[in-house]
Amino acid sequence: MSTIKDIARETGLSLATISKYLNGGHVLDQNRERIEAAITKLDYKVNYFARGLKTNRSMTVGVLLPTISSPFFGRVVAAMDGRLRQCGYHSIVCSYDFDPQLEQEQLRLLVNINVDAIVFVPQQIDAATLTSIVQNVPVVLVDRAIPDYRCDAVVADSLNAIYSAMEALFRKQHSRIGLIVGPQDISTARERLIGYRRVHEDYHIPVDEELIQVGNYDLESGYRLFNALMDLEQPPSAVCVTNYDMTVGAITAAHERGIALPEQVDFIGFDNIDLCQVVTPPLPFVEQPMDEMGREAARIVLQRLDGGKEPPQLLRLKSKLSHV
Amino acid sequence: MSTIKDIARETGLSLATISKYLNGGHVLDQNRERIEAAITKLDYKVNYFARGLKTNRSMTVGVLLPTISSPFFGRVVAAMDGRLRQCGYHSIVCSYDFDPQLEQEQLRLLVNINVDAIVFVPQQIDAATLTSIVQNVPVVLVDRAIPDYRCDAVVADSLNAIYSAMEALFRKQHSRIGLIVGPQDISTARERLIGYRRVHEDYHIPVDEELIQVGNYDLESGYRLFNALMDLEQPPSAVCVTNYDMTVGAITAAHERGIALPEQVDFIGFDNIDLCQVVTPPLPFVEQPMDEMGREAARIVLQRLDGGKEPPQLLRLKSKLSHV
DNA sequence: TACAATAAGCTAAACGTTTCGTTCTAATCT
DNA sequence: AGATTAGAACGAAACGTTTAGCTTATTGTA
Repeated sequence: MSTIKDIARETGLSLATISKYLNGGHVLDQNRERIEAAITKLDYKVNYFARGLKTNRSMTVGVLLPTISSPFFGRVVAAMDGRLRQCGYHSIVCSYDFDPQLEQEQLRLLVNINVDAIVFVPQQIDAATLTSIVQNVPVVLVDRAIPDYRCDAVVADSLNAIYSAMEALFRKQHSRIGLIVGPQDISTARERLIGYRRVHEDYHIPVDEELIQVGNYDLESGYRLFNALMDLEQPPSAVCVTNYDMTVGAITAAHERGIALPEQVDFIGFDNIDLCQVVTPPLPFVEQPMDEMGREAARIVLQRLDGGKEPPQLLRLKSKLSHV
Repeated sequence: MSTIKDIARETGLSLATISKYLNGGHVLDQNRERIEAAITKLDYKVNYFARGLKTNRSMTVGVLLPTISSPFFGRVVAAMDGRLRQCGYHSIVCSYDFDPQLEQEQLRLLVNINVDAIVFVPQQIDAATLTSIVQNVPVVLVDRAIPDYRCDAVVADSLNAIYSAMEALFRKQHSRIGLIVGPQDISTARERLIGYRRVHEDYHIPVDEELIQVGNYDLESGYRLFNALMDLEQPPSAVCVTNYDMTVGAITAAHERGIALPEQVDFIGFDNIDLCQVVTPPLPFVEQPMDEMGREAARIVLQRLDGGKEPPQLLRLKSKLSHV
């Protein structure tokens, strides 16, 4: 591997000049050409470690997800990465596969490899542990908040999303609406349930607790809980499902029982654009603003990396209901 | 941030001794205690850049995927990461979102940040470009090979997987079997089609080209192509789908048409364990050895990182048919 | 013409580790 | 007791950059 010294020798210039060139500084045209020639000739690449050692920057943003196999997070990360890339940053992703132990370990890893900032979808970690691990690395939470932890966060407004979805169903004269919701230790899943209760209150419609089914956000629970709803003595006339995988499970269950969606049982899915659009007729679904979440996360990261000292902001982005 | 020098000062020992301790060397018990005390007191962390600069190692393996939202790759990566972690390595993931431009860029990124090895699921890149980018960083291909590129690779034996699946259907007296296969620029998708043709040859059953439907590996194409098959003048009596998302699409399409799987149309899915197991009755599916692929990829990576100079190995792992 | 201001390049120190070769200490052997 | 040796710690150089401070050359201005 050739170094900056080799380039200096080859061109007859000093280290400082080469370095200046590499970092976008101005050098004489004639020297610039010589440097560029030498770089290609010697196949020079700047040494990431040496540069990082001097500058204390890696130009890298670490992303930590509960799982790497989620279309939802995948889309958010893609949007974020695109934006960061424009500004010379790169993102690298880790996941903890829903393991609370690994959640902390991976966070430590990211800090250890000196990412300049962390974008994090938390699950179990508490405020104190997180603080002690990340020290002064900027953290932006995505999709979920952590109780009692003040920091930048970009989430979708789950409460209002469910609220509007339910309103749409109320307007169609449904009053028994099943809800398949996520684990209640996840902030946004809690909010979705709150939205469900609140809209009932506001419309003076009593909540039947049987209609609230709490799942694990996976396909199987969507399937199982849809069936559970239909097996009630008084099944709901409409069902609302609150994430991607559970939507697949619920639709499958409905199909299998020969229930026509939305004619026989009205239906609102979540996030699963592909499936909801592909079925006939297309089903309405709540679409969280994945791209916007990614872009906003990137914006906040860049702002922090730029030394921004504003107080932490909690960004609550609007979801939209595809159609009704 | 405190450095090794601060620890030296605090303990009265030399830099060399602290470094020795940090790297697992033997120091007097009494000194060990002093060092450990100082480390916690000063909250010392070794500087990743400085260490990397000296050692030329990052203890990090880069993973590059076509997309970050795939349950299949997610599982492979999880298995791999687990194994690498045991040996002190960590994996970081990037994706190129099916963009050939980004595929190269991300590869360069991984090389630039000095990952010790790269695990790569390629799509468009050609042998020459890849070689020129990765130089002497060990590369292990996963799930797919690259034409004319000799290097370590771990793939599932797609040809035989389809072969056995088809055999099972032949044995049940099906002779018109629809195939929904992936893009033919992906090596393993090609192999799946070859397997389909070969088993027909071997069983002396003519191939009706209409029954071969080429999709994009996404949900929509599974849905659309299943419908296309059913809309044929002579629809197949069985259908075989060859990846996760297309399996969802195909099952949905069948359900919608009121086709009972597998009674009315026999069916074999692919990879989608969740969905195929959840439907009633459970559907057979080809299960690629995701965990094994991950573990084997890790094993080869570790072997290379250990200086192994064996010729490149192409590992072809057996898939299994869940049941028939 | 003299002098300030600007531009370009240079020298050298620093970033925080690891490691080679050496010295010191104490234990073991004859 | 003296020679040998192993173990532990040490000193100093090196890894490949960036950058502050300085020198020199060039341009513009009074």
